[in-house]
Amino acid sequence: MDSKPPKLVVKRDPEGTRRRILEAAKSQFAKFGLAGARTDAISEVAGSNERMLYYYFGSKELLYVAVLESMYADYAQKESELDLSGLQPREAMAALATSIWAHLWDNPEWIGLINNENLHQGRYLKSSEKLSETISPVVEVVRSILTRGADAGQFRSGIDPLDFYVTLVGMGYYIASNRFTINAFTGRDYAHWSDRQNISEMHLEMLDAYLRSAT
Amino acid sequence: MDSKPPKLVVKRDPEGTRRRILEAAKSQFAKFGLAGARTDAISEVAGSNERMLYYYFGSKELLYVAVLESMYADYAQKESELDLSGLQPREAMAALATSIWAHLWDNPEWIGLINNENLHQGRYLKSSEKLSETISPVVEVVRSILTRGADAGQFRSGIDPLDFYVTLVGMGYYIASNRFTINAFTGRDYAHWSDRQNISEMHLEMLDAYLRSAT
Amino acid sequence: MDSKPPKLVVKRDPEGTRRRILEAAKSQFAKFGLAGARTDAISEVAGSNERMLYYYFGSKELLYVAVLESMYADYAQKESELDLSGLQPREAMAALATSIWAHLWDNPEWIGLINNENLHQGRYLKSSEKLSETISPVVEVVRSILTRGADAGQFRSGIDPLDFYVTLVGMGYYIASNRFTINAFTGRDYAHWSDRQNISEMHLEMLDAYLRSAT
Amino acid sequence: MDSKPPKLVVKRDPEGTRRRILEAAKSQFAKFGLAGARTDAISEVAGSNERMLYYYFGSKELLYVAVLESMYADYAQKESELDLSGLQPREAMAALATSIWAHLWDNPEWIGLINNENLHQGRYLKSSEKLSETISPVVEVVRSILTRGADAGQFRSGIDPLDFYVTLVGMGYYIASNRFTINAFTGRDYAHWSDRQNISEMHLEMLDAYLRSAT
DNA sequence: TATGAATGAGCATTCATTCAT
DNA sequence: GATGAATGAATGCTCATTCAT
Repeated sequence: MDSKPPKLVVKRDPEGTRRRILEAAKSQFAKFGLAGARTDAISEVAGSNERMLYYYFGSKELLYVAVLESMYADYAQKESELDLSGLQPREAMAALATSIWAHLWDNPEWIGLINNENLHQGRYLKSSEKLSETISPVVEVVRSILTRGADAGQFRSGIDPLDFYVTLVGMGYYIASNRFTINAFTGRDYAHWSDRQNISEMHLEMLDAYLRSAT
Repeated sequence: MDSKPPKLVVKRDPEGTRRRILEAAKSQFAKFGLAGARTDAISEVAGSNERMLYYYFGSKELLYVAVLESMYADYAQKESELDLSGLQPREAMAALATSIWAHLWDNPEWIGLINNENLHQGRYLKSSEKLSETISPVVEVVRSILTRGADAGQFRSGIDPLDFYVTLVGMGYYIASNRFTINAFTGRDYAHWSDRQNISEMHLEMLDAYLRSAT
Repeated sequence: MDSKPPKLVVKRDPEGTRRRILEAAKSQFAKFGLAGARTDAISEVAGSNERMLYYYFGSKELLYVAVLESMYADYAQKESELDLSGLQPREAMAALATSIWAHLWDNPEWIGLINNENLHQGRYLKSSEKLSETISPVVEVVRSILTRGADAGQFRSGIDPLDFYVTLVGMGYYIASNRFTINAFTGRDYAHWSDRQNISEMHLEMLDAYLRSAT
Repeated sequence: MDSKPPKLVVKRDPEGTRRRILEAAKSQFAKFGLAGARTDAISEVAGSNERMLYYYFGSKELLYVAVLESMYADYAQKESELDLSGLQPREAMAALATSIWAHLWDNPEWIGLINNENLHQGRYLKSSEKLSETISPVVEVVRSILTRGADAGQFRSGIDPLDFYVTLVGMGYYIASNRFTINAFTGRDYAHWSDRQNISEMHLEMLDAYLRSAT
């Protein structure tokens, strides 16, 4: 017999409380921005109270920075899980692009947070010691694919890996981030699967055409 | 006898006041977002007072919509001034792209406002009767160039003009909009002229390689 | 016929509103101190709302400084109204002391504010440009009486006017300021008229005995 | 076998913790008043945590009362240590005054607490059973000196010992308690040793002149 | 048209205090 | 006896907005 049955409602769950506040904040900041997000709304969504927000994070701004840090930690892990070693250069690049673009559509909060941070000119990103020292390892992956392709005579040589990576990301980012204004002004909605498929195919062909073009 | 001497300073400039409030609002909304911008700051920058903001625009949100409308009116005029008729298809497309990208860097407030509007999922854009009916005529310009190029055997055929236009815009938009986060995570700052030149050249070559590639 | 009868409730009264807030603040700060006084209580007592407190004074602390300034302005005026020119030195000094002591009992808020300011080590007094330059003219009055008395052979000479003034004020201040703790520990309540009369008489005799004593 | 190794650091010091909280509270209440002092600051200064404050004292207000009680217990002990039996009446009174005034300057927290309690009109002092029954024995000391002096023909007779004691204390209290406001308004700083010496000498002469004056 | 005065609702943050271990 | 976690009720202050002139 259990004299002490597990409580249905866990009242003490420090790590859980912290995490729930962080998740709620991620969602609210992504939706409303730093100024627009409300601390009471964050606490309520987290199922906690406002006081705990300050207990764990100190202030709204520090919570915002913690959200940015957590977001990038997630992204870094995702990147590290990607294995392109078994693929030929052309397929590898296509797989990388597809994976990144999928991540953007699967994590809509990501774009809200990034746009917000650009609105603030990256000042909170810079204020984080954790983040300001992060350098994305994925650029090295791109460099490696470009080198393999060039050595095999499939790609043109002399391509700057960072420029190429930024271009590749931007193709997917722009249509995800700006889908509402694009829709308002052109009538096209890239949230629709088929429209997104079409333009993504164009993007892949465009990247490939560039890689294979003569200098 | 002067029982009522004339006031020394009587400033009445209705159209000027309205315009100054609109300009100030554009700048503040771009910098701080809809929630973050303050009506008193807007009035002060405009050299007016809060009451006039309400007199002319009714509310903060309506002022925000007026800013969006004004922004697009400017853009539409800019587009209409562009004359590509004398150029060959390849040069025409390059000139169009270059012109659009330049506009983005010359009007940083533009990007702040667009990003903010995407944060709000385009709801204010939709609420404007003026804007929701606007269809950008530039897509027709793109279609025309594509047709001319295909007819001349220089471009592949079957390209969707809207997808191509969106891709072209996105290349410039992404590096302008996200320059702060890109800088934070990669160390590269596309606000620097030479870095921007390099990637823009890559973009032009990429668009061109795609246009000229076989289906 | 009056087509426009005066309104019973005056809604617009800038100077009145400001003054009522200041009066309410004086009372609340005297009773509860700077930390203990509540902005909402002040506004309510003033018959205004919290927003106006900030409109007119900027912050709770600045309001506190304004209260100190106003308090001393009142005191300075009171001092300037005192005319001792027609009295003999001994009577003049007695009249001055009596007048000051009466002021302390007639303005209980005065003592609360002064004690509070001493609790804060005078930092708000120093922060006021108006106050930090005030030098009480009453010391000159004391000096003049002392000189007259010494010249007439009635007073000892060489008395420092400021020390004497401080001593004189302190006699009345201490029993007014500390009447509660004195009462708690000795059972005597100097708020009672007769008890206050007795000790005040002792104080007058003491000052006089000193003035007339040999060096 | 050690299944439960002893904790390396086990700090259990009940009496020490209580005392450190009391000391920290004395300092904080003296500096900031009852409302201005913060429980977390008190705990931190005490090197303990907020919970223990409630464990030992029940509430912030009860802690405040405990501080008052402790303060007076210290004072009472100090008084009881004073031995004036070997001195002549005039010297005895001077020694008593000097001793009391020195205590005020040596214990600045004392004045902060007393002023604060007067701000609250002595309500917490009254709420303490320990304190409300205390009657300072020092008044009996004064009475005894006065009687001795009168019997010896050195002092005038009929002096109320309590009034005299209060006057004597007040002389030192006022310049210590109000040194900041006095400094702000007159420029004199009685924290300076020489200035304090001068006025204290005046005070001693004044008391003596009164004692020796004719009725 | 223009402006100082006024307001209520809401904001981030802090407080003393209590709970669970 | 001691401590980290949790909370509700403020608290000072700001916001967009409106009133009266």
